[in-house]
Amino acid sequence: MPFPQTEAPGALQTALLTRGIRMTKQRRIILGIIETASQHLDAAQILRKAVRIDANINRVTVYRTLGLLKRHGLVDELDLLHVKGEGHFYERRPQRDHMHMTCLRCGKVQEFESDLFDRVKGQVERDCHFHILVARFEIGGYCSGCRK
Amino acid sequence: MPFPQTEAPGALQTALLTRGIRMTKQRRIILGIIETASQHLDAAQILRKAVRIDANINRVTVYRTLGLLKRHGLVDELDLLHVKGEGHFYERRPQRDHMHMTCLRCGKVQEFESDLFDRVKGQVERDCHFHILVARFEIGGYCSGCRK
DNA sequence: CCCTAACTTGCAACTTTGTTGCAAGTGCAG
DNA sequence: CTGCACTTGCAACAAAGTTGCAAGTTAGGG
Repeated sequence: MPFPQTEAPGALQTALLTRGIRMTKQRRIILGIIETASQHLDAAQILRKAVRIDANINRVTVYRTLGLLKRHGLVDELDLLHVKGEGHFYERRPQRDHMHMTCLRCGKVQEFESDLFDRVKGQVERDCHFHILVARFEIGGYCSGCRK
Repeated sequence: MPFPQTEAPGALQTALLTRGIRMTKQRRIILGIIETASQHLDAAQILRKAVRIDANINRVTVYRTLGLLKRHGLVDELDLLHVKGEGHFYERRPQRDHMHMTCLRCGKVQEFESDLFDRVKGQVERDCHFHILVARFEIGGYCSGCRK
């Protein structure tokens, strides 16, 4: 489950408006769904939730809005090691990067922040002269419940 | 580019035979391509190379062989942050995990091993009681050449 | 408050990537 | 050499995402 977001609700909407991007009924609905999600959603799940709010929202609009958010660095795209299929999952870009651990048996996704993780990124920037814009650390294995 | 493999050529084939898996002409060709690749290949690239060796090799066989190798933990599947499209890239599972840094401008992929990376995994295993089977660390940004 | 240009949407058709059922072919243990 | 389980190729399918275009909507300037 994503970490609780500390910013005010509507932060994604605000971020887009600040960038001079036009706000529409459809976008407001999709942004709201992403902001209030209690778990990582894929495009199909976002569409299903959106349709319950406004039956006319189209699949294409969901993809286009996700593309917009990605281009602006406002969401991260995960694949969670394809444990649940070929699609992608989305989460608001967090203040601080974290890892995702997906259980290969039960499918549960845990998140984990770590200073060591931040330090690896620092090392890559320094030692490889690489300017990091996105860092995705995805782990698969057995969670504490399934491991026994 | 993948790290040079220190094992003898044919190691993938040997690994499958040891597991009692039947060897076919098609599998030998596909394994050879993966073993001698100088960069990460996706399914379509593997198929193209395979067809040059034996014109009858089928797309489906490539996917099934990749699935077999994945199930046996002999290759890792990467998406390199989808900088080059929606597909997946494959590499022989290395002795030691490494990160992949994909340049968002020129598309070049660098690899990097790090003690800190190994230590993060140790931390996850201990602190989260999570038994790691796969760890994928993918970074996107600008490489030293494109950064200036 | 209204006009208008620029942007956004929905639709349908399409592309790409990967999967499946099945008949025919093949590897390999005995 | 033989048999049978395993593998292949084919064709059809499925899932995920993209594109062109006509119609609809947003928001800034007058």
